[in-house]
Amino acid sequence: MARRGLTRGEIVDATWDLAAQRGLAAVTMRAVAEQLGVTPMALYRHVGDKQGLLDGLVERLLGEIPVPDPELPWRERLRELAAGIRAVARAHPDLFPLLFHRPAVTAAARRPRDSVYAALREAGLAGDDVVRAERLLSTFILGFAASEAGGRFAHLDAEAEFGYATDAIARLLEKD
Amino acid sequence: MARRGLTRGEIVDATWDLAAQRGLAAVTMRAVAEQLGVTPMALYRHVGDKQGLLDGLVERLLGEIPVPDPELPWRERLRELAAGIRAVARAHPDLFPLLFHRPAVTAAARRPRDSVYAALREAGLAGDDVVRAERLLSTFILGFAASEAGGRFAHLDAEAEFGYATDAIARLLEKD
DNA sequence: CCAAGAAAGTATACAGCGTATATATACACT
DNA sequence: AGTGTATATATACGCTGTATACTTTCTTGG
Repeated sequence: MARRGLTRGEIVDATWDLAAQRGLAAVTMRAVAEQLGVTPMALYRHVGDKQGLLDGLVERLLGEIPVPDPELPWRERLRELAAGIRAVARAHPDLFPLLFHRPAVTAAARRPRDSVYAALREAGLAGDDVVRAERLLSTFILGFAASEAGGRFAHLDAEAEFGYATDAIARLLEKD
Repeated sequence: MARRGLTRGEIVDATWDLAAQRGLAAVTMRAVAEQLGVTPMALYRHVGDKQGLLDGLVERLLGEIPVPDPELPWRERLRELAAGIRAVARAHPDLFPLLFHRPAVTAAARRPRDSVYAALREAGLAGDDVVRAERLLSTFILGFAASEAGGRFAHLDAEAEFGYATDAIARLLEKD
């Protein structure tokens, strides 16, 4: 039984479902293949290897981040973006740290990043400052979300913590 | 051949060396055991399981962070601490993300944290603000170091990036 | 002083992993 | 209709963490 139209997208979909339901540890070539009714080795043609499978997961993860309505005021947009990222991290706590292992320059990473760029320009930043501020923001929010999802904050009130931090950082943007 | 004085510390030492030389992927129960001239199963009595071994690595990682001289001005102390954390991340890029997976309340995590507390109090903060600011700082620096070590920044000039970010955050501390 | 029990390390084994290699099958095209 | 090529399969290998059962050594109470 060959030639059944297996695609990379289909494979990543199955992987995503598996990870969402049984966790990252349950994501094995064999398990993904079984979910698709296919031999493990069939996946290799489409995703290269296991790392390629995980790359697909990272794309999906970035795709899950909701891009806020451009009509909203920039401050509100940044807040929604940050909240969206945290929500993604909490929904997929074991997948989330994968974001640290891939460069932030893939196509999938562009959508949310461009949204931040636009917001920062409206906030009055220009040139390199936009790029740098975005990196500062994204690095902080990634660290925060990873800490929260990974359990580094233990039983802390992450919500209050987050409010404190974002208020502090927001003050920064007003100065420049 | 029983009873040869194997200790948890000795095991974690060997694990640390192995990870430093051949990477986290090379850290297997078998490899660690071999390095100690011991059967793999001998480790289990002392470290519980593989996760216990990794916990030992996290302790060592935190222990590697140099605590700056208390005589220095607070600003300089924070800068040295941050630089130390980045250096640890770069020296052990694959171990570093493990920090996100353990609560920041272990004994090993206390040394650097207390150092930040002291610096922040000298900077004029008090009460809850000290705790919150520390968390903001440590979250950012962890995210930054993990991004740098994990390759999320790709080929960026991390040094310049870091300078920009720390200057911005330092401005925050002056206001409060 | 020595037997008994606890403690530490060993031996063996198992299920599951990623994936290299070789093979069979079904389609597209001349 | 036949042939080449893309696609999925079959099989197998070395590796992983660790459960279980065993042996050896040290400690300790009569």
